[in-house]
Amino acid sequence: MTAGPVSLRRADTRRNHDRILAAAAESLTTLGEVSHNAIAKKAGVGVGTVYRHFPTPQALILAVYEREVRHLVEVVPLLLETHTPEQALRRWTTDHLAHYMMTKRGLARALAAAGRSGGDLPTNAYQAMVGAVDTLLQANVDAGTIRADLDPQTVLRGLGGLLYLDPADDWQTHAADLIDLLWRGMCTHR
Amino acid sequence: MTAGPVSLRRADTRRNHDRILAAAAESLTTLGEVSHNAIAKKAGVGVGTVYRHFPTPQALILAVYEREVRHLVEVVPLLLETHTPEQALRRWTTDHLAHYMMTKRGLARALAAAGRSGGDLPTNAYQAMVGAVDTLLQANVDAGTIRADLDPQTVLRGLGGLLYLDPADDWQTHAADLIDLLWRGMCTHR
Amino acid sequence: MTAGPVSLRRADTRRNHDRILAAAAESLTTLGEVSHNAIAKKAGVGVGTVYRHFPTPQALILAVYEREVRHLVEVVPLLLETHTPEQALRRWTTDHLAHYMMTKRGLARALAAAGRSGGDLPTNAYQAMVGAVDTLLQANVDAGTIRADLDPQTVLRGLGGLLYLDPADDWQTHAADLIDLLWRGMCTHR
Amino acid sequence: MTAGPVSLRRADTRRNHDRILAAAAESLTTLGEVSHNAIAKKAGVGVGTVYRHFPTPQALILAVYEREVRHLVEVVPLLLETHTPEQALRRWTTDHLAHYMMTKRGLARALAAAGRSGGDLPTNAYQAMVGAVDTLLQANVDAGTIRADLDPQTVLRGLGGLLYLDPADDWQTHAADLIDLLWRGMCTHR
DNA sequence: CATGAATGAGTCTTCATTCAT
DNA sequence: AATGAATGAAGACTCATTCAT
Repeated sequence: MTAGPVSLRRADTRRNHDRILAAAAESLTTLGEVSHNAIAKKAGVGVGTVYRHFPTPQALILAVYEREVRHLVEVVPLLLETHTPEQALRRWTTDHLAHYMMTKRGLARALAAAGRSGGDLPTNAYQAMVGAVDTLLQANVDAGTIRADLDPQTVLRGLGGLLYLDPADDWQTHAADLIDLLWRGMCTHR
Repeated sequence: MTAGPVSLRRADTRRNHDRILAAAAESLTTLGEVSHNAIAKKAGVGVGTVYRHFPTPQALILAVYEREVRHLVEVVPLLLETHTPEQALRRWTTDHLAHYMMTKRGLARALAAAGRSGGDLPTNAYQAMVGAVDTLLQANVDAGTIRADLDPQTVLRGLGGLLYLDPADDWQTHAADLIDLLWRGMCTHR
Repeated sequence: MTAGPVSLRRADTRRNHDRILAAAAESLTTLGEVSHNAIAKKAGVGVGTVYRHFPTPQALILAVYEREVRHLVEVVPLLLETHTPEQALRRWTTDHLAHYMMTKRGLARALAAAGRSGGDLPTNAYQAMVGAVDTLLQANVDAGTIRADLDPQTVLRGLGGLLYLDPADDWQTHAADLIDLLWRGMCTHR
Repeated sequence: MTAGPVSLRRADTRRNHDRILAAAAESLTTLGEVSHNAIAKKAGVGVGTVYRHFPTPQALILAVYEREVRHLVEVVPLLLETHTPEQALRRWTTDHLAHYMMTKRGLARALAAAGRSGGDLPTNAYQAMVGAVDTLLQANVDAGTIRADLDPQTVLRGLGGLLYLDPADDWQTHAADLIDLLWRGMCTHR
């Protein structure tokens, strides 16, 4: 009833929320699926708690994706501040897209359904991704490095190949090779 | 001990095999998963029969993929006979790859794991795909339409984006756009 | 995080455990086999609950046997306090061994494999039985009623015949007859 | 239609019968259970053939047991011709009963139910066993080696302990010890 | 708010039996 | 008489969800 205990409770609750989210993210990355039970065990909380925070599997998945996507979107301005437009685009794809999504089958599947009505990646998250790519493309267009008639969605689809990288392999090279192929395709010089 | 006119039986059995395979293919395409029970119902045979023909989910999946992949590989020579190398490559991707794989999440997931040791698309099936792409690339290299230093695996990864097309959308255009982007990247002219 | 009054839950859980055990014991006695499904129904709990408490058939069987064996072992001292050594041995076999094991095919089978490495009656349970017999024999040796060179395992094997009694028959007599035959064999007088 | 082929057919059929029986015997010995399917594979014939020869599991089990029991009964006169009554009894139990039944859980279970109405060892087979024991006992009574008031059923039950021997162990000694204990119990001298 | 035991519908898998050839 | 593929009911097991504490 007093303020103290309540805020502590709040803090506790918040901490649970984060722990669950972290566990879910890992689960989605590793197994490509989320089970309230599994998440609960991994996060060290009761199943009921997971249900309270995220009533449905959907809610769990979305929360994870939103976090991932937010990161990808937020990093764009930083990259553009500290790199040339071309480098910004390359690093975003190799360091962030590839790094965060590579093994994430779960996200892959969600991305696959993106834009679709019943898609499980919410439209706005997908739009956010498209927006991020658009920003990077625009910067390059302004710098004259690539042509101006590129659709960010098309580019994003091309980057989808990153999801097929094998984490066991030396994916760094493979990612770079793929980006390179796409970059050449985007180059303005005829 | 008596052999009896087994050939008729054989024919029946064979027909069952095919029906099951067809059902499994559709199931894999639609739902991205195979359940012996569901397949049995769809194929109009008993569960036991499905288990007899394909003891494990793996066996079922592999059988389906091999069929799909075989088609993709076999069509390449035909395309090269009747089209220019460039058209052959474009049509192969838009008409066959996109058409057969687009909505096939199951294959997508398998392709994702390809090349990996524990991947569920058998290495030789993956190799067959790479081989098909290689043949198409080679024909183009010989025709002088694209660079000679392209790794078919990289190109195949780039085509992976086809799997993100939305069947509800006008994917034809989207596919063509993606191929176009890649084609520009492959073009020999610097 | 809050612990809450868990003790009540515990009591409930404990009760379930016991109910399941009882049902399993009866099932093992009656049918000589345990099915999680059948046990669940008999115990009035969900299947999942049975699986939670005893993940495997093995676990179920062992739990039952341990209970039975414990009883047989614990009753020995009581019998020796209130009866002559000879009567104690006779009653143990007729009243307890015969009564508890007679129809228990499951235990019979387990006993058959006893001492064997892969036996399903755990070695220590078997040892406990041997120990019980040994105690009874020792008391009689001390009383001079039987010879001193008897191996309790041999005697236990002889008592194995109790398992062949037919509950429908007047097994009381048959049991007594068998014990009598064995007792004569154990008697010290030449 | 001609005599020749028919007799060949007959011979074939007979051979199948024997093969199935042999397979069933081994299966019963090893696993303690008979499955028409398993027997068919082991015997190298079709399932249908096994069903033709032995329509029910019962029929299969009985056929096996009858063979085993017949052997045990038939060997008695031979033993009595070539050994003293005491030796005949000892050898019958150690060499034949123990040897043929020891590991045979299937038979053990059947024997356990013997005499009972629903027992799976047919009454006459059980009676045959009792008869065999009776013959051996009678010979010994006549020779004055054992008491005259022994019930062969009681003795047979005592021998049931043979079924608990561990084939991995040195059961020879254990069997001899058990027989010895029983023999002492049967001895006439008080 | 948190807990985690309980639930039982749903799914997977086996295997005894049939029957067309 | 022999064959063995087909069948599908029966049984084993999982796991998403609830709810009493």
